Amino acid sequence: MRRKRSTLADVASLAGVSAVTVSRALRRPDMVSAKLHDRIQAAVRELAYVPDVAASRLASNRTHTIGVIVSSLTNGVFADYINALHDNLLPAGYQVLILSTRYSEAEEEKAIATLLGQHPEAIIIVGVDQSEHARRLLESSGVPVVQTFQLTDNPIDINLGLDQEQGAYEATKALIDLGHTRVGVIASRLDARARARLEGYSHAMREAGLDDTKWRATTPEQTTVMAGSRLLGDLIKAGNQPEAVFCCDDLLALGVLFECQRRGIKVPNQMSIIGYNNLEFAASAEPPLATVATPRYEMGRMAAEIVRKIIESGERPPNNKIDVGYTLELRGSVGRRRA
Amino acid sequence: MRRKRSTLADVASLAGVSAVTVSRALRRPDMVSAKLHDRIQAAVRELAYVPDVAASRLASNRTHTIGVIVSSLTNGVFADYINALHDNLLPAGYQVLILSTRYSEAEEEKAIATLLGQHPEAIIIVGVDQSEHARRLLESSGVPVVQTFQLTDNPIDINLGLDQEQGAYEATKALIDLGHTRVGVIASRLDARARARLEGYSHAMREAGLDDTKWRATTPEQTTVMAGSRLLGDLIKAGNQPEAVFCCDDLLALGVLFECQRRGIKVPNQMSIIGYNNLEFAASAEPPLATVATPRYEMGRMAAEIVRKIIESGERPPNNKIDVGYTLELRGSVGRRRA
DNA sequence: ATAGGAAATGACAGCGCTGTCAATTGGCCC
DNA sequence: GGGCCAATTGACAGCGCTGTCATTTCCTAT
Repeated sequence: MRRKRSTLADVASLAGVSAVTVSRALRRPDMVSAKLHDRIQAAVRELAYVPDVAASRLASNRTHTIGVIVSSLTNGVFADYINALHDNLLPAGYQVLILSTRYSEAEEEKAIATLLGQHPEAIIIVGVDQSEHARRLLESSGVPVVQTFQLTDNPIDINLGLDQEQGAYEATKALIDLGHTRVGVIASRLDARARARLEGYSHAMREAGLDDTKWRATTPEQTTVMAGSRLLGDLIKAGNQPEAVFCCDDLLALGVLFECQRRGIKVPNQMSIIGYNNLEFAASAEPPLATVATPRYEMGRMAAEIVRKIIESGERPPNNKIDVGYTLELRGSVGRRRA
Repeated sequence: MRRKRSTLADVASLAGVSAVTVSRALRRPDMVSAKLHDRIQAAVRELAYVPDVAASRLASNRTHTIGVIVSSLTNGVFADYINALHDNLLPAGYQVLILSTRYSEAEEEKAIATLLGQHPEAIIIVGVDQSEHARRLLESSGVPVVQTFQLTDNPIDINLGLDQEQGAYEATKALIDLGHTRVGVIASRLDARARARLEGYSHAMREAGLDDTKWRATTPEQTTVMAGSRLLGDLIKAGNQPEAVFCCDDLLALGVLFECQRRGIKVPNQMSIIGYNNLEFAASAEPPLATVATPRYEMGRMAAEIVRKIIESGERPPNNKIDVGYTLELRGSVGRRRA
């Protein structure tokens, strides 16, 4: 059981061939006779041989690894995105190495350094606000980098995202256009995306001549349903009960919905709610939660396609800043203002 | 920008020392004079040097990597667990390499092979029902393996989990004890854990002399809120409207809650709902969702501790089968039968 | 039957780093 | 001021694999 792992040489001697031949049989079966191939496969199975990627990487200078850095593995927002990356990279023979920054700049720098030590052939990273040091690491790595989820005029390499602020602006404006003036905002975590959305809210409010500071409840804590409930409570306790709320995430919106039910506030008659991201549950809620749908799966698919093209043919997208857009989904949780 | 990555030797020549010294300065700063250390650090920063783990692994035969295999990265069930692993392994200097099987046996075998190629120092894997081939790979790797989430009498190495069937049994029995006889069950995905829970339901029903097949709605599709809503619809459409439902996951329970609201079925007066896992939103729902709370963070923490002990001191837990238990949380979504 | 060439296989070096042991330096005591 | 030991630094080999080129084998066409 605790026997030493077998190596190429072990397989080779069991199959009665040279190590190079085994290596070829495994990587390019067409270069080896069928008979030998079978014999080698048998030896591989018998020894439960698994190639050592470290040695392979060192000899070939290829890792077949794509590094992915996300802000959180807990947050459902990144689930579709990661799935898309898996769906489009694994079948093409790439390994996907996922690291989480847990919304910390320090952890992000560490994650990038860790990743670079693995010699990924490309890096796909959430966000555009990396620290100076992180940027330098990425730039000097010489590896293609795709920054996602947000847009920036100053990408490290390639940028694929959406205008988070604009999405929030439109959501808030939709509430205002429905006649609401006491429009609140709820945000948590306060990472770059959340801050951009707060900006969008403020923009829409000020544009309509409304106070953008009066109905605001935020917390640096992580985004949870409970936080949504509590933040609505905070707003109401402060004597500023809104008639509509823009939530910077669907989880918060769900928390707000439950809190309204608890307090007997009718949605949407007495309270309109709109969230962000179009997480799976939003459409299934009762009433269905309005939201700003972000094309996360599509963004992951495109990122995968871009890095594959660059790696496999050196072909770069014509434009290094790609806007994947968003869709405002107005559902049952929002309604026109009642007298 | 596309310049070649720098190596130890580059750093060494810039700092005017030998490569070995640089290696030591980075790994064991105490073995190098302070002055040199500073000079080397400066060179490292200047060149944006990042050590090559492949070369390091080859030379030292250590990877500082713990392999983690989960069934899904989308499912919130694994989020706390992964967080616990991160919290307890990253600070100790380990890298955590997470792979997802996406509930597929074939992908699980591939993930295990991929992982072994990385020479992890231990493997933590969800579930106890690996295929024969997968078991062989794991056993012959000679690496400590911790199987989690479920219990088995025949572990590969170490087993840390809970009796999924028993949890479901107790949940169902709680509903029966509240006077309900038309007790339904809703399950999705139908992976090993879901099947164990269905078993637990059947056990409780049969024990009470009730039909365990009449109020059953399942789907092989993935676990979503929408699936919960639809499955409740299926039950009712079949003319078997239950008065209580045990859901094999909280997401399904949430879907059932929303569907009840949509259909005007009062919870808990006309319908008791109990879920599984105690996901974050369960306690915040209105009414709060009863559930079988599984100690996922604690399970991750313990798994991390076990592998660290084995790696660092060779010390194995006294028992290779550890039951972490569960807690039945009866909340507002369940109530006694009304006339 | 044999030359000629394609297909299949092998030999060898080296990827970047670290374990091991050897060499050098510096500090301290008498 | 010389000798001794500890602290610091260096030289060298080799981890397991693959790129490259050399060699052998096997056909095919004459």
